[in-house]
Amino acid sequence: MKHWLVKSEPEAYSWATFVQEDGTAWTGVRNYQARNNLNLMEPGDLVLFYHSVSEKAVVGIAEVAATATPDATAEVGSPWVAVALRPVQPLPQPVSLAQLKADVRLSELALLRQSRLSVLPVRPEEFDAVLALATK
DNA sequence: GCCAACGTTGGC
DNA sequence: GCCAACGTTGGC
Repeated sequence: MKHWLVKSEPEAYSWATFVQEDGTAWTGVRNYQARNNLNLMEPGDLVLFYHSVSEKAVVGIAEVAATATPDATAEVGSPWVAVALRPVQPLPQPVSLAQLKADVRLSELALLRQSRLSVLPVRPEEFDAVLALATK
């Protein structure tokens, strides 16, 4: 099983909406590196849900419900894909960007190294470290 | 509001 | 193929 992190501006699509809808197709990704990551996702992979811009915190855990399929919001024949995500559980406490940056276990976190990428891989030990911060 | 990082576009 | 111009993202 692999681990990932996806970003969303809460004003555009929030964790609360995601839970309310009991999951969604993760559409709208228009970056090749992010798309490549989407293509690597498999059902059961766990995904950290990060609120960018206004909140800057990991707020929940999602899981991949279905592998990548053509993004219905993109032109037919385009290279863009979407995966189905569904909520697993909110974090007991959000983990802020500042907390992530302050933790030595997360010094290699892709989110911190490539802040603009919206779909990022997370190492298992990094995933665990984030969960530990969420329950501290 | 500003700016750094970075991707894309288009002229040459 | 290079690079300047430009647009977008996201942190501060």
